Amino acid sequence: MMIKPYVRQGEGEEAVSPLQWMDGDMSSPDGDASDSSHHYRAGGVQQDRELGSEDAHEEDEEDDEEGQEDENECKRRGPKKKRVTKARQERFRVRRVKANARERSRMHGLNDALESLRTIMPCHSKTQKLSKIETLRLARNYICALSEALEGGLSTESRAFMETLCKGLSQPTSNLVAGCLQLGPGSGAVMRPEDRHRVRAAAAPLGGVVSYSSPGLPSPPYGTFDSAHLLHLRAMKGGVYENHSPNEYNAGGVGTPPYDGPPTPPLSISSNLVPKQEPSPHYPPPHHYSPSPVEQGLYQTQTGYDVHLEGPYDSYHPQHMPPRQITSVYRD
DNA sequence: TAGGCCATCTGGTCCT
DNA sequence: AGGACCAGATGGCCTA
Repeated sequence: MMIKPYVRQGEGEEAVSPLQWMDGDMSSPDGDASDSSHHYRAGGVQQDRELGSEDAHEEDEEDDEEGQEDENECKRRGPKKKRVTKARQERFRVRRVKANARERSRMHGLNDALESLRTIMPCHSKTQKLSKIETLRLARNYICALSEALEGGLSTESRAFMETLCKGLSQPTSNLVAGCLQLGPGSGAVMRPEDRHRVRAAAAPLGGVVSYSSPGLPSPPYGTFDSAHLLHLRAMKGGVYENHSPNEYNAGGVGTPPYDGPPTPPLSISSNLVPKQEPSPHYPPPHHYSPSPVEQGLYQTQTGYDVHLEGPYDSYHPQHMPPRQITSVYRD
């Protein structure tokens, strides 16, 4: 079964309401409409429920009795049930179809807005699309991190900046962020240039101190980096959480965030790295001998970032080798 | 194969 | 009455 392609409203096929199926011979729609037959099934169940109270009950008697009074019904107590005429059923069907189209359009608009949000994320990637929830979380973290950069002089190249960005994110997303920000001094791919410009411009009139020449990140223990743990320590010491509103983190006097998402697992830089098959333009292959990309320490993240790792590598026994350290990150 | 993510349909509620 | 918004339900796709 093929899933119905993402069809914009007005771009193609007309949505078919479950009612159209129900109105028919109860056979699932064929042709294009069968692509989402599960929806008809799902809708059909709900449609039974919907019509069950009055419409479906009276469906049998509606046609010939339209306009006539049922004596038995007159004697019934309670509000008089509306008769289900074909016209009424048709009105309902049309209303439902229109409502479905509106809802689709609304969700498409929501998705468009989400997509535009994705594009301004600090680690926007064409190859690894952030999920909706991760996009929202990262956006929230990004705003917090930039606010801290403006207010407190937090370096955008500092570990704290990355910790703030990674707060509450899933491991793949944390790896994505790490792949973009995991740099030492002089690496040059920490922050999007336009964002640097924005921060600088915003900080200038405020007298904000925005440092881009921080000592840089200490070489992380390659493979594991428990940002959640560090964040927690910072919070206990009055770290990054101080900038947040009291009711956000201190509700109930606990001092811990009400929701940090799932516990951030240890950040594994390596888990998101795959051997880079093609030589990076930044690393033209030597003419004589060309060691494998892995041997060269070249990896490509799923986000399109090229990572260079420093240290020896034994392709036959990689598990016995000491962890190599990320020395530079390039973007394709 | 389980779980995450997603698109879609649907009925309820609120508002104009 | 009709539209916007929301949450629940459902099933397909993808990946670890």
